[in-house]
Amino acid sequence: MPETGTEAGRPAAIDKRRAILEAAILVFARQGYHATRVSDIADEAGVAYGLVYHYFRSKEAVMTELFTERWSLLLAAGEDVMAGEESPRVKLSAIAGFIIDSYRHNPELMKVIIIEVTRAANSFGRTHLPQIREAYDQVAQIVTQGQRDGTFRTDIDADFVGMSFYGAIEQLLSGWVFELMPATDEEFDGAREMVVELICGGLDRRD
Amino acid sequence: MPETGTEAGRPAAIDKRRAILEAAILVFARQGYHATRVSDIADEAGVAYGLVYHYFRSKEAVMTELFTERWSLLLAAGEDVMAGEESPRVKLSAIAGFIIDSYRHNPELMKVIIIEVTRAANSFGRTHLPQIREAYDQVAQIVTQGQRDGTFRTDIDADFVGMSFYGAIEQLLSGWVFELMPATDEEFDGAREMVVELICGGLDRRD
Amino acid sequence: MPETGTEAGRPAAIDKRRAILEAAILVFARQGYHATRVSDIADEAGVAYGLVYHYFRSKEAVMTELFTERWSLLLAAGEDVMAGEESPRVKLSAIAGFIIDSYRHNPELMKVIIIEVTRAANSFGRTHLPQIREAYDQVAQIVTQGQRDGTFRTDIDADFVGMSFYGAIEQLLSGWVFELMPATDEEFDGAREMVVELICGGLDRRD
Amino acid sequence: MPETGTEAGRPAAIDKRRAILEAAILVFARQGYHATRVSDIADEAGVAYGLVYHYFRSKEAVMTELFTERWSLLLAAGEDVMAGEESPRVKLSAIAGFIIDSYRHNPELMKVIIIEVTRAANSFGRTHLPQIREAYDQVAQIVTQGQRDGTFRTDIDADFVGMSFYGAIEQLLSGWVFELMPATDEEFDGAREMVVELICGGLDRRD
DNA sequence: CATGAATGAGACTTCATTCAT
DNA sequence: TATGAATGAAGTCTCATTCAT
Repeated sequence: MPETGTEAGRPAAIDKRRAILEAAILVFARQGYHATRVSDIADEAGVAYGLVYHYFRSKEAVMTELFTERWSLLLAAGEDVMAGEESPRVKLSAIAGFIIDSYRHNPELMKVIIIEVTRAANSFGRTHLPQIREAYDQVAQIVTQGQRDGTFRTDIDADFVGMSFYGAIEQLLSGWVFELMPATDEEFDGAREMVVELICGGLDRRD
Repeated sequence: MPETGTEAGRPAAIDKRRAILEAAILVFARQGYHATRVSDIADEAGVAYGLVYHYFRSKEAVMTELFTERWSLLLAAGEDVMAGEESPRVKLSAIAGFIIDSYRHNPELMKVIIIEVTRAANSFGRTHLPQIREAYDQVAQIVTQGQRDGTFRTDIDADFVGMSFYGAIEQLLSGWVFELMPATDEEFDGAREMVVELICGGLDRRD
Repeated sequence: MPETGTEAGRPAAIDKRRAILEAAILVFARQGYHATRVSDIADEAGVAYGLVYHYFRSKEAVMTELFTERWSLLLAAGEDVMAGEESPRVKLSAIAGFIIDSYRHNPELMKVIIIEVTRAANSFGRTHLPQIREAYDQVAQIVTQGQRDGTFRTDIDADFVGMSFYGAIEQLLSGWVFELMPATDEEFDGAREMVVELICGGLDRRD
Repeated sequence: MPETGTEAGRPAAIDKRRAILEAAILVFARQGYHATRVSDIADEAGVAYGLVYHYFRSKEAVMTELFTERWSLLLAAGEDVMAGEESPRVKLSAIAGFIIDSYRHNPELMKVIIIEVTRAANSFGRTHLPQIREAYDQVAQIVTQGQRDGTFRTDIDADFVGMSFYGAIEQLLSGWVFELMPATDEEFDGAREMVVELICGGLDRRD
């Protein structure tokens, strides 16, 4: 996966930068941001200490890069979903699915993003609040659309739903991360269903 | 030299200990746990540096005390609710109400507990996970009860609902804390309604 | 000399602070400011590393304290001289004498002040320029006075003389410091004479 | 890719080396030696980082080159002056004039030499002390000559005059550098006069 | 109980220098 | 000659905790 970068003239330098980012994912996921020293990242990446600072202004910049890179994918996916023709419920399902798939494919990275950024409201969460809110807003807009076309009830605030939707999903990922819940493929699929079913259908039985 | 505080039999010592805890709430809320130094707490409390260590083993112990004290109230309230005869929906509403009221009455303390403990899954959240889960479980049990008595649908996992319920509420408090949403009395009341309405009723329109 | 500070209730703390300053004089004089590490100061003072930061904000603050403490004495002495009734020449002699005596009594400290501050125009010299100029101005004022009362010629700028006067003396101290010239008692006395004789009398022979 | 600079037989290499030196003058003058990084020099010169090390052993070597190049001119000029037939006073005036003209024509370079070398007695000043003293000695020798031929009084040490002479001039340049005094053409000319007038004529009025 | 001086490990960041290409 | 990625030693400052009084 990490391209060696020697064929086609891609300089090795790119690889080292990438290696540092990949290493950072692992150690941040393992120890948490605060508990990881820059030397841990360098060691994990197999590069010299100073090289981290050659590519990144600071330890925080490494984290920011990790978050921004991934979060922009998530926002882009959200944009795609919003632009589609599906029903609001399917759209919400797609968004939940994208996040869950992100976790499925790179659990360490998503762990870092959720635990160290999204839910760390006093450190990175504060810094990246605008980007984070953007994701909530996408959900809120989908809800608003559903309210307009008569699919959804209008007595529940769309912004509130956006936050709750993400609150539920973050909690879900946290559960997997800390092994409160099994993280199997069936679980992943079932979880997406349940998120949407709960938010849209509600708990109340309908007969 | 300082006020002896001995009337009514409450020795000054107790007051100092309490003063330290109250001060800790303020500075933790203001700066976050990591960014507050022990001296900040002492300064805020108006006591000598070393006195913090007279009453508490460590900075972490101060936080733990704060969390445990409050969280046990919350769990106790949950127990009371569970033991009652009301419908599951009313029970959920009571729990949401208790948390929101806690925030209303002492927003700094709740900020600390939610932001620095409950959602800080890599530090205090990890340490206090069992207690935190207990709260989720209370909700899950109420849901299970509702499923048994036919009020709630059975195709949504009760544990999942417990987590989502708290995920939504934590998100709500975060919104107030970071002023993404207004924190007025009407807002507080409306919020409790909405949490329950969303979780129980769901978004889908029913005609 | 360093009072033990146990009798008469002087707290030991003062001693430690003083010990750090005295140690700083020695190591700054020995190695120069840039080459001394904070740990060198602590070691020389026989105190723990962190204590330096307990009493001083930074390494720079230690130097600033050293300079300010001494320089204010020098300025005060200058004020005294200026307020006197002696002839301008005697006043200049008194100022030169005070500086030279300062060196005689504490050569390390004066070395630090002259070499690391006064002549380090790009670092401390810049920071303390106002105070340094104040000393130049005292000389200039004495010269101005001499010009007014007819003792001194008026075609040489008084400010220029102030700078040159200090330029000569700094050079003198540098010579002693770096052992370009012997630093004996006779030398000290002779030097004061010569500074004044050169500045006032000039090189030209008068018959 | 960059200009090859080969017309007139001057290879590009020489130009790059020169460019580095010129760039070093600018950044040393701007930031001071300690505060300039090698990369600053390379950036200012528009060359690659490593090229500095291709031409110079170290950052210090760049400074040394700058100093030596210029100082040897100054010493050579001094030799010329000493070999002449003019009166000692005219000779001193010529030396002062040469230094002041050096500043007039390349203030940045002279700033670096005076501030970072000549007056930096603990770093470069120490290293280049022999060369610096040579300049002092030239003045001392002129004074000695004047004492022998009866022009100058003999009760003032010639070495002392050499140091004072340079002390005054360095102070003068520092004043211009740090804008304590105006640096205009009239000022430059007047300054030369005053230096000589003060050193030779002295302050005392002669009627 | 109360004070605050004293300790020292720890981590980030800088940057001169080297080296492979 | 030219490039800039790579190296790693070094040093400042922070701050939780201890301790003597």
